[in-house]
Formats: sequence, C-alpha cells, structure tokens
Amino acid sequence: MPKTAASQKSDARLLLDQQLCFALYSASLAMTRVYKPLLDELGLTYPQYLAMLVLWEQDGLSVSALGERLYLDSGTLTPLLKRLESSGLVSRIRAVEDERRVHITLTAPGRKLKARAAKIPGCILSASQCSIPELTALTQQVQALRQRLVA
Amino acid sequence: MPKTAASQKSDARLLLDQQLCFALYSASLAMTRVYKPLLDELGLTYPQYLAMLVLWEQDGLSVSALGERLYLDSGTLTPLLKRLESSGLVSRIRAVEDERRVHITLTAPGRKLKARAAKIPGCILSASQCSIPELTALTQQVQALRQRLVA
DNA sequence: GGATATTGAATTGCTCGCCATTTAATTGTG
DNA sequence: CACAATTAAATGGCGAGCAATTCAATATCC
Repeated sequence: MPKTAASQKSDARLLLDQQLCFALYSASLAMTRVYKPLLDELGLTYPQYLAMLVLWEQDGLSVSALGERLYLDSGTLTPLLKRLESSGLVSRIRAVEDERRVHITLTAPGRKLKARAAKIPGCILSASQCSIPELTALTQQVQALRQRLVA
Repeated sequence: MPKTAASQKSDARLLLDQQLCFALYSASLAMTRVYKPLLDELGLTYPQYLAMLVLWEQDGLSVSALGERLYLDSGTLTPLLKRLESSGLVSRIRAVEDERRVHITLTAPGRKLKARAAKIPGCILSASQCSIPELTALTQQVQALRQRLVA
C-alpha cells in the first residue's frame, strides 16, 4: 500500500525523537538521577526537595498553597508531607481559624537543612555543562511552555 | 545575622522558579496531563504510549533495547509491557537463539492503533500554542541537555 | 436558623520509576 | 569440560502522581 503525503507526515510526527514530550520526559528523569546522589546525603527524595524549596522561601503554607506552587494535589502531597514530618523536617498543624486547613511549618532541623542544600545548584550547574545565560534562557522557555500547557 | 554576598547568592539559586529542574519537572507533568484525555481514548497510559511509539518505529525489540531508547530499566518496563500484553497490543516472546532475551512484538491490534494515534501530535501542537520551528528548536535544546546530563 | 453547597485534606487503588536482589542463560577461562 | 563471571529479565519494596471518593468544616442561601 503506497503512502500518501499526509500519512507520511503523521508517521514522521510519531517519531519518538522528534517529540518534545519525550524530550521533556527523559530530560526530567535524567535530571532527577543527577540529583539523586546529592539528595541522598540530605535524606530527601527529589519531590521532597522541591517541597522544601518552597518552604524555605515561604514557611507555613497550607497543603493546597504548596500544591499550587508545585502543581500537585493533596493526593500526592499528603503522604509526601507525612514522610517529611516523620523525618523531622516539618510539622503539619491544623489551622485554628479554619480547621480544614493544614499548615506546613519547618522545624529547626528543616530550616538548618537549607544551608546544606545551598551547594546543590552549583553541582547541578556543572553537571548540566551549560553557561548561566544558556540555562536561564532555557528555563524561561520551558516555563513559558508549561504556562501554555496548563491554560 | 547579616547575609554575606555569597549566602545571598546561594539563596537566590535555591528559588524554585529559577530552577531548570523544576521547570522541566512541572512542564513534563503538565504535558502528560494534556496527553491524558487523548490517550484515554486509545486505552494507553503515557509511558505505554512512549513504548508504542518506539515499537511502531521498530518492531520486535528486546526489553533492554526498548529500555535504551526510553532510558528506562527492566524493573519499570517488565510490568508495563505485561500490561500492554494483557491489553492485547504486544506479545512478549522469549528469543530462541538466546533465551535470556524477551522480544516485544506488535500484535495486529497494536499495529492498527498507530493510525488512531496519528492525530495526537497535532492536538499537542495546538495545545502547546507554539510554532513548529519554535517547537523543534526547544526539543533540540532539551535533548542536548539530556545528553549532557546522562554523560 | 437550618438545609444545602462548597472547600480542604485525607484515603484508596492503580501505574509508574528505581533500587537491590534473584534467577536463568550465556560467555569466558583455566 | 567444569567453573566462574557476565548478561537479560523478572521480582519486591518504596515513593511518587493522579483519579475518585470520603469526611469534616465552613459558606451560602432560603
């Protein structure tokens, strides 16, 4: 059966290596593998590290506020935050003014961990083998794509 | 305690929204959410779709060859491929010349599914709101980053 | 004020992703 | 040929992600 121009075109579009989705997927997994040994030293998983990044910026957020920052829901965050709690890095405290809300607050060890995490961005920078301007440009492009996708 | 220039710098580097890793992570998750309703129609999950993309390009690959293409290991792929098998899309056949290897072969329904998947890239393209050149450029940059990260 | 709707977290069940280990088959080395 | 080393896939356990549901607390409306 001869291929039409249209079917060849959609064939080409289905090639794995032409797909942005796969580039993002595999780059994101590759990134977490680079973080793994660094985060192991801190006793954090990669999503836990992201949650800590948010809390180091702004402590005492509710679960849903944290979720908005990370684009994750309570089904993902609740167990993750319980694990951070049992690691002694955060407290989960139900708000008195609205008892539906649970606020996540850093403990003293949780705050102290920030200092040890401070060296990580430099390690990642050198692993990525990119210049800073190159990196910031790529970051902005990927962020812009995310915004269009969630819209 | 006054902040030194160095500590302010590492503070800034820990900001979530400046981190390429988080941009990739959240964009990749956003991408799979866009795919979800499209793939639901085909009865595929997103990683299963990626595996099918590879097989539509080259049928009969071994588990490890598939893993090299997708940057995934047998611990991830074996159960995923078993699910594709029970969906009737692939067969898992142990090679006669080397019985350690398992070759993954498309069934007739598996091959037929490619036609229905052909419309997906177009849907994603319009959801991403990007021009084609913009998209291919970004894809190449993210691929290049992945290559540097796995090295 | 009381019934109803909405909201915020938590829970359950399923599918990854990955590590460490196991099992079986093949390769190599003496 | 026998024995060790290597290889390919499978397995078990854990931590995400996510959909659907549940539960309690708060808002809303009549």
